[in-house]
Amino acid sequence: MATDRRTAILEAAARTIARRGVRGLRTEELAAEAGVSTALVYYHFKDRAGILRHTLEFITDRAKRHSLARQGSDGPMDPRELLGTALQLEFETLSEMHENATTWSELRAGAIFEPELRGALAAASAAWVQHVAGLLTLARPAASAAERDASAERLTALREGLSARRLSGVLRPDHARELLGEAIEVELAHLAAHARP
Amino acid sequence: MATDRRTAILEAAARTIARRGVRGLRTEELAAEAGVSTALVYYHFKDRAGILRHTLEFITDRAKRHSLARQGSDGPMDPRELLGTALQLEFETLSEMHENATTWSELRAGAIFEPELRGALAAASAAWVQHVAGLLTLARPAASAAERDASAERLTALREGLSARRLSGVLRPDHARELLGEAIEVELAHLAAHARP
DNA sequence: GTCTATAACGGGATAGAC
DNA sequence: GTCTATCCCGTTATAGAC
Repeated sequence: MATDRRTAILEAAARTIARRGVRGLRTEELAAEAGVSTALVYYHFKDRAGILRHTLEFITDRAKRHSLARQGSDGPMDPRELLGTALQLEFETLSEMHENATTWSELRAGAIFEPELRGALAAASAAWVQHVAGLLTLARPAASAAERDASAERLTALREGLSARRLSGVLRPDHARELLGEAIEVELAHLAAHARP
Repeated sequence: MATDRRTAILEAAARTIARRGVRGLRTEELAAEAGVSTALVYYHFKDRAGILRHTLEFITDRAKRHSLARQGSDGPMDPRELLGTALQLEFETLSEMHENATTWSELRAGAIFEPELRGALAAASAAWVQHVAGLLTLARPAASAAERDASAERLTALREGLSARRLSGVLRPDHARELLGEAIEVELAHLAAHARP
């Protein structure tokens, strides 16, 4: 995979951002990681902001592929299990997903002051909320769509909050995972209690 | 207030970080905002990391003061209301709290790659969790302490996740507020359902 | 404690050859 | 498309006077 240089640069960008952060991303280091010259990076991505924007798209796609692959591989799963794996994928030791989480968190923080990142960020967020809302529909078909959407927003936002704490060393991974698992149960109970007659 | 230069620099740092982010913080701009020379900034805080570390402590103290002042001013309040105000303070238009939220979010993101910030960050996080757990004790005295602690961790982490989304323009403030309000209700219901006999 | 002036450097970005 | 070489600007941090 990644025979073409352009993809190699994007993969290297995700790795480098995960290791050094957006602020710590040096074009030279990125180029070295990808095994190309700095000039080629600028040839493909115009400038620093372009690198960041395309990396955000790249990791979003990659995370989606992982999530779908997981869903398909182990045969049909219980909706509750699907929710757990979808939301907790990034807490796994699998390095690519850890990379994704770090890069994601960094780019989100970066978007506060770099408005050109916001479009991609909003789209990616909406996709995740929708995905989780879909799984909630499988688990709680009797609940109202509005309630499920709200639950999906809370669960995905909570995941991001827990992820930030874990990445900054405030929370241990297993505890983050546990809290998120409980949150899924709490939200499922909430939706069951408010199901339409 | 802030007759001494040192405090003036810290206030200016919070304002400047809120406007430009940690990444966008320039010593020169910070000094201008505080009305002092760049050399004085370095005299008081040694280096860039020192500025960040002391600013983190400064805004943590300031947020705590605001929260306590709010609790005391309007007479005794319902625990549920106290929870709402404690967690939602930062979503208010009050500029100082908006400053706090932005700076907080920025420093949290920065701590991932600047380990010297982690100590202050962990302490501040723990203080918030404890504060919310205390309010939950007032509201749900029959629940187990462990369950209340877990709820407090989820609520504070959710607040941080929602705050990050809001700051990056993905979520409107009133919607963030609404989701957090519902989360408080959901957690209170959960604690009521699992109360000790 | 506080200033002015400046050293020192990192790193983004490009020119031009192949 | 890809490289080598380099320009040049912004930023951190300090020296030294008051």
